[in-house]
Amino acid sequence: MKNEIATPKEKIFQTAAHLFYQHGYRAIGVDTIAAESGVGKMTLYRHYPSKDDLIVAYLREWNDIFWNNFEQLTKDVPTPRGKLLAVFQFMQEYIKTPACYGCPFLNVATEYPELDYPGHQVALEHKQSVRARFCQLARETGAANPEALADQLALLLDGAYMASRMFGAQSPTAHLAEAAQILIDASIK
Amino acid sequence: MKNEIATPKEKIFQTAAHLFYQHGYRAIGVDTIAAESGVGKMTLYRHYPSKDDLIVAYLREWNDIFWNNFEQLTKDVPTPRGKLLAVFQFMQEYIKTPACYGCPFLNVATEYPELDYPGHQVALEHKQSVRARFCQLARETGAANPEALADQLALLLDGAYMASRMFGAQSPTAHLAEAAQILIDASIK
DNA sequence: ATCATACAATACAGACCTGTATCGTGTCAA
DNA sequence: TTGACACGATACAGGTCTGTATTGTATGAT
Repeated sequence: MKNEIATPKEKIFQTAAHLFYQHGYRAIGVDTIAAESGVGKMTLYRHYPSKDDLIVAYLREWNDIFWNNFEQLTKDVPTPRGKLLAVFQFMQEYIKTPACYGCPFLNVATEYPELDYPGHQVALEHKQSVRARFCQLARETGAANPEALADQLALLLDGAYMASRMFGAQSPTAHLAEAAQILIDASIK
Repeated sequence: MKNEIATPKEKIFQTAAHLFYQHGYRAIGVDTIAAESGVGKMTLYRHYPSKDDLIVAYLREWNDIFWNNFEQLTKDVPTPRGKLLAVFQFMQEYIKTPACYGCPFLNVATEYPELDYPGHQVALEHKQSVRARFCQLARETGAANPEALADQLALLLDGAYMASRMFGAQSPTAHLAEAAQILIDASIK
């Protein structure tokens, strides 16, 4: 660790991350981010040449956190089936958390539907990598059609994220992990 | 039918519906809607006192279309299980259509996350009514836990909508109906 | 014929947006 | 001590947003 106090860049990033996630990308302006993080506007533009760069940086960081969390959750589970279930059990808990505001990648794809928007591109890569990881685990589990199972699990995951955005903390996702288990076991046959 | 030509109000509505659905609510301004539909701006504000009113009107209209379509799809299917499957089979096809830009209700909830925003309220009511209808059909099918099945099917549905918004026409939802069938049959037991 | 009304077009007010320019201050290294 | 530099604060440019005001025209009812 280099320092105990947060650098301006770190303060900008943390503030932006929080505001983007909670309120959306279009609803939050750079003035708000600068003011809320207590730094000058020019300092923000020195570290991030444009708002889109800041959005992309946030999405890349969330992607890293996602995969760190994913490996952390699954590394002590012996079977691939158990790994998949562990992910969905975690998600079922996380969705209920007041800190959950849906999925940053689904959110950015909704707010910027053009496929070539930089943030949308990062989101696409993320979702494709999730599908690939699901597919790998499905294959290891012995699924008859690993791609089909991976797609189905991805549908469940994204549906759960959106339930959180739609309903808030009272989202009806108490049976998410159960649904994942049913689909997995039906695929093994 | 009163008239063959579209009234200004109808032109405004159709244009707004198309633009909101494709590009998002925040991305489209009232100037664009007025210009694109070939009416004056004041005419728009005479029929819809604010942009939010226009958004709400659009969402209510889509809700009506959704339920008309729902009943149309299911009215000739004898069993409740068949009705549920018919809905998901239709959705699987619709998602692939270039005319699909996700779910207007999920989109508005993402762009306006505050639960008390008027458009978000309409979206909440819609999603709750979908869940209620799924639950009714699940009960008629003889599901052990109708609420659980309804929630799981709703997760699939919303996940499929978001796959469309994320991936466009190449969304990986070829196994949506199959997933619904597996969850339904597992629930009947 | 007259008068109310719906309409298109346009200008405008006030707010907000992204991104730049400017100025003064503090810090750290040579 | 001096000079480079990161920083905060603030003003600004140019654009876009929602919503209102204004003006002229056309239509349709009385």
